[in-house]
Amino acid sequence: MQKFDTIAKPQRLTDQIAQVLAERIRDGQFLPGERLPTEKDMAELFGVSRSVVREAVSMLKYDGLVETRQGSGVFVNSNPNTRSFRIECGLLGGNADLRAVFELRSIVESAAAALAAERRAPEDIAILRGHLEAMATDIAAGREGVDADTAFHTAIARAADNAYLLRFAEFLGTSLREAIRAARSNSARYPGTPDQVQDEHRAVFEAVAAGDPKAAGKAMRRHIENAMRRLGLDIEEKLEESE
Amino acid sequence: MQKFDTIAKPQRLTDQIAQVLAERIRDGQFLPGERLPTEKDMAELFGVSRSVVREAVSMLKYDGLVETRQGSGVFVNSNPNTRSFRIECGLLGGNADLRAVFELRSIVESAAAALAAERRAPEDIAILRGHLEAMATDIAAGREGVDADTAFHTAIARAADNAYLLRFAEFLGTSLREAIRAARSNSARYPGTPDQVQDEHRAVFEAVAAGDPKAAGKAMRRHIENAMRRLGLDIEEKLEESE
DNA sequence: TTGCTCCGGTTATCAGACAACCTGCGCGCC
DNA sequence: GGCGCGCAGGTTGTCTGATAACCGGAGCAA
Repeated sequence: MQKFDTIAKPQRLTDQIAQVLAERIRDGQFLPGERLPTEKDMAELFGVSRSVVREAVSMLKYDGLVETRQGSGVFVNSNPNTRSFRIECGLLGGNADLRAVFELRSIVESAAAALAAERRAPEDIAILRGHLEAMATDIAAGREGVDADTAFHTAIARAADNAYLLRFAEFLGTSLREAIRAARSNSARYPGTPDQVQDEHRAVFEAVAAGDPKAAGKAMRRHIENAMRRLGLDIEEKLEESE
Repeated sequence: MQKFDTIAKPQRLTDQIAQVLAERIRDGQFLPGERLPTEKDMAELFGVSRSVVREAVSMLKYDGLVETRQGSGVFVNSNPNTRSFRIECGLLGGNADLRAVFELRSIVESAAAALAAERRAPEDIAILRGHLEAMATDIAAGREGVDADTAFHTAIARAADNAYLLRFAEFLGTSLREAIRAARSNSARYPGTPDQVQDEHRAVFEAVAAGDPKAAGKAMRRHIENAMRRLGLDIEEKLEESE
């Protein structure tokens, strides 16, 4: 519904420097265990004050990418995946990346649907039915219903009764949504048939309501694979390896 | 093999404040969209300088927990799961939490094993065999072989040929390892039978080598469920709800 | 109503200082 | 030579104060 895309705001110095450092570390310009230049040096190199460098380093430290030792320096952490799992939504450039994340989402959400079929409480079924109806209303009114779609997926994950599974499914969902929005900023919003989405949701719902884990998992997997197809991500573009 | 546990170093002021703020936000003491006190006020409240508060806020900002608007203030982000997924390994207190994370790991790694059975390259099989043998050597020498164990799981995820799936599996693995080490700092290191672990690994390997996705997924699921059992996490402690 | 300016408050950035800490070097002692 | 000790320089951690950029609302005029 929004006519204007959110305008890109000028990034703060801190964020820019954090991004540059993170890139250089992931690119291997700074090897694990290696020491970065001193804060003073980096401040001079980047042409900013030490405060800015320190804040940038703080971010990377919180992320587990680097480690600071007072009196000694800033060191690249040896295993860069310890404290947080992150998907650089800006760097989700190629369709290959998007496809990989979609695959992960398919794994997680189909498992969530299967667990939901086993564990759903009575009120979960009512909630799911409510989201289905909300989506139907949206479609009938000509709206896109992406909020209702999101709510349905969240409710499924919630019914699986695993807080971490829920949080991760939501994380993947929002990451993908943003990446897609960034990639094709205006074009191709759910090209095709919202009715089909609704049908797929209903299949998931009925399997969950019936308490059939296998069917629920399969229905969710099919739904997400179809979503990929609708976004044109099903084509194997092995050609682009020449890049 | 190490005789001494790593001693807890006195946390930096920045980290303490970031932790306190994150807790209060997750606990709902600061609601989404709400504005935190000004940096100056927080500095006075915590009895530290503004630099420290700013660095703490930077961390939370990088994590997507808050958002800063120049001239306006620091605001709690409405959906706190956007930029990164993290597991507070310190807060993995109850066994219920550990069980939930293990369940997520079981989902992800069994899917990884299934995909590995489909996609493994010839060299993957050789690599996996190498890790199996390394683990056998470790066991024969009386060592624990947790490194070999980790390497085997990583190699499986790598054979699945999905970079994000690999990174997430590794993330869960290290998080769980650390949480378990923190919980039972010395006791109960793999109580029981390393031979059984080896057998389970071999079952996974053979299914992957044979190209049987279903069997591979099942073997991995069984392996991780057994790992939970070995750690005493299989018991349903529904009693502790009275807390 | 609309647009404009002004002003207090807040974050962003800068500069400089001191404290806490680490590392390596040299010196004395055995 | 080998070993322990202390010192000096360098680095991160924290504090202080100042200035720039920016936001929000009050007040005012057309």
